[in-house]
Amino acid sequence: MENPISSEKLKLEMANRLFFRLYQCANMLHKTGSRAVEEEGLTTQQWAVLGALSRTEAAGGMRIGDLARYLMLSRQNLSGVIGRMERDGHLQSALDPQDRRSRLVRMTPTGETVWHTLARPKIHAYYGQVLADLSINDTVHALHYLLKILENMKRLDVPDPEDVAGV
Amino acid sequence: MENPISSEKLKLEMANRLFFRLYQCANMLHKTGSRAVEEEGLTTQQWAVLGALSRTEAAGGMRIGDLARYLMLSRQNLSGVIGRMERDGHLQSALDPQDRRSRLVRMTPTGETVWHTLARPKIHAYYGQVLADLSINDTVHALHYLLKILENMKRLDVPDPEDVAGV
DNA sequence: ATAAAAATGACAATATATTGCCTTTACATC
DNA sequence: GATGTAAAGGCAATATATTGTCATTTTTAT
Repeated sequence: MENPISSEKLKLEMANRLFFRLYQCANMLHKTGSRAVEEEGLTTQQWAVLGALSRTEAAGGMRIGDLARYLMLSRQNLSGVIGRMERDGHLQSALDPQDRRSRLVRMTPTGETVWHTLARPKIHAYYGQVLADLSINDTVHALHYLLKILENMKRLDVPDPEDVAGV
Repeated sequence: MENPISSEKLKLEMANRLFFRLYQCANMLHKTGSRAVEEEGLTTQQWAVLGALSRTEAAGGMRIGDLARYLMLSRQNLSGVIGRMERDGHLQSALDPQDRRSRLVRMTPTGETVWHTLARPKIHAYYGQVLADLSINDTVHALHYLLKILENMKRLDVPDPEDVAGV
C-alpha cells in the first residue's frame, strides 16, 4: 500500500524543515544567549568557554587545542576569543611546563566571580525561559536527537581518518 | 517520595547539556554544511538564502528586511551576504517600483542553475548522511522540539512589542 | 643521534554575525 | 501641503568563524 517515492519525498521535506529550523536556532541561540549575559560583557561563545573551564576536569587549565576540540571550533577562532577574554581580565594563560608549545588557559579570580555570581544565575533564568514548556522528559528526548545529529556531523567532519591504510 | 530539590537540579543539568549540544550543533552545521557546498563556492548561509529565494512565495524577489526576518538574522548581516552573492553572480537586485526604499533580491539564471543542478543534490546527500540513523518519525519529533525552543527564543528576542501601550 | 612527521599556537585573509548611527523614502495626521 | 513617525537599507566598529601558512617544539622512526 505504501508508495516508496512519496515516502522519500516526505523524508526530504522533513529533513529540509529540520535543517532550516536548526539554522534558525543557531542564529537565535547566539543572539538571545549573548543578550542574556551582555551586562557582564560576555557573549554566547565566551559563556561556553567559561562553562568549559569551570569543570573540575579543567581545574589545572586547558590547552587551546583541547578547548577547541571540546567546543568543536577551530584553534584559530578560539585563539581570538581567548585573547579578548584575557584583555577583559576573565582569563589568564601560562606556559605549560610539560610542553613548551602549549599555553594553559584558566579563569582569573575575577573571571570566576563573574561566571559564578553574575552570569550563571542569568543563564539559568535563560534556560527556564527557553525550555519553559518542555518537561524534563522532553528535554532528554531533544538532547538525544541533538546528540545523534552531532555524532553524524562529527563523522562527516573527520578529514581523513585512515587514509594511509592502503598505501 | 519525590525530592523537588534534586528534581530541579536534574532539570538544570539537562538544560545545561541541551544548550551545550545545541551550541556544538550550531558550530558543526556551519562547518560541515559549508563544506558540503564549497565546490559551488557557497556557504551554509548562502545555501539558506538560495533556499529561501527558490520558494514559490519568493517568485517575484524578496526584500532584504523580509529575508532577514525569515532567516532570523539582522538586515545588516544579510546585506553583506547578499552583496557577496551578487558579486559572485548568484543574485541580482532591482529597485522595488512600489517602494523606492526597497530592493527586490532574486536569483540570477546562473544562481538558479547552481542551486538546482549542483547544490541541491549535494545538500540532499548531506541530509542523508546527517540523518542516517533517524527515522521519519524521529525527524518529525526532533523538528517539533526545535520549533518549541525556537518559539521561546523568538519571544525573548522581541525588543519592545507594545511598549507604548500605557503611554 | 638524527631526520621525518606531527602537534601547538600565531598571523593573515575572508565570511558571518551583532549593535549603533545615518540618509532616504513612505505614510499618517493635522 | 507641512510635519512627525516609522520603515528600508547603507556604513562603521566589533566579535565570531573558517582555511591557509608559518615557526617552534615535541615525538617518532630510523
